[in-house]
Amino acid sequence: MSDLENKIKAFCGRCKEQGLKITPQRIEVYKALAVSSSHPSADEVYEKVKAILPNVSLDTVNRTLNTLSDIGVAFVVEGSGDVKRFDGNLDNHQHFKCIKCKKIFDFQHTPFDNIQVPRELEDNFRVLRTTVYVEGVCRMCLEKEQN
Amino acid sequence: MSDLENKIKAFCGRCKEQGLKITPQRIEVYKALAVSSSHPSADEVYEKVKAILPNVSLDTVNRTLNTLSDIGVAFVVEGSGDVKRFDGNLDNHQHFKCIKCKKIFDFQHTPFDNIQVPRELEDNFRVLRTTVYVEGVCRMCLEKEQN
DNA sequence: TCTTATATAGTATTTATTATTATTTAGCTT
DNA sequence: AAGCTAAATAATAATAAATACTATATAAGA
Repeated sequence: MSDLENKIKAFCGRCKEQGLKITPQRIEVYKALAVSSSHPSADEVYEKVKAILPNVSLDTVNRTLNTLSDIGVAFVVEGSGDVKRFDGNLDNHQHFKCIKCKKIFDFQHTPFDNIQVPRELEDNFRVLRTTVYVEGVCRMCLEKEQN
Repeated sequence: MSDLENKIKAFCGRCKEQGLKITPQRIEVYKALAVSSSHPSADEVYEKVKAILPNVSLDTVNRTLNTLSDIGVAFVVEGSGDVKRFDGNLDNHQHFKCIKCKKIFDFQHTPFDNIQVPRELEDNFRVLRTTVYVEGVCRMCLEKEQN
């Protein structure tokens, strides 16, 4: 069995676990993402899926992609999808982002200040900034969750 | 002299260096960002500036914020402002983003796979994901630049 | 096969960001 | 200090992304 077929089978299992129906749209969205290595946007996935299911809607693709990240078979590339935010603090610091309220919290951790990127990266790219980016749920949202 | 006044003076110097005119709008946008610790969006900065310059336009605020990042007195919070991108690769890996073409490149560097976040972060937040995020210019865009 | 809750298509909104153009102004020049 | 000019701004329009709404269709358990 091919690697992709295995992945699809695992995906279907995950859907059942979560009480989600297995629809052709879901399968195709998942497939499009699984075979891609280019971190596609909803629109790019939409175009691929449309080749197979010509009257799929963009809304379905969007919803499905969000579902995939909710059940942990995909994730949203760090920061993307959020409105552009600016930071005037030029001191060395790192960001924690709450995935619920989208707030960004600063934190300072000396070992992260001078992270060394691998040599091959320096060789092939002009590196301008390196940060450790942490994602999760903030205290306020955790407390809301419990009520 | 207050810390803010010093910062503004430094900012004006930076503008002159770069051949940029010192306008009230620029000063106010810079001030709004410099006193904030909440990583504001263009809209949030716009609201603050409007309190002082009532008929400033959102476009000016946007342009000015971009200018501030161009001259290095501010920066865009990692990833934000980009369309939502999805990743179906669940294996441990990191992202490099080209600030010119916005493409995201994967890279693998074992020391980054199990980055330990500081204890106080674990205590106050539910940490879900930690990545090292590198920003810069990719080879293709570097080559374009030279032509 | 029948039933029902879930998912979808199609459309409409909302919101973010950039582009356009006429007007204004910072700051050099004299 | 007054005038000049390129740069910056305000106001508006256009584009694009993401979500919301509602009627219809369908997956999957009974």
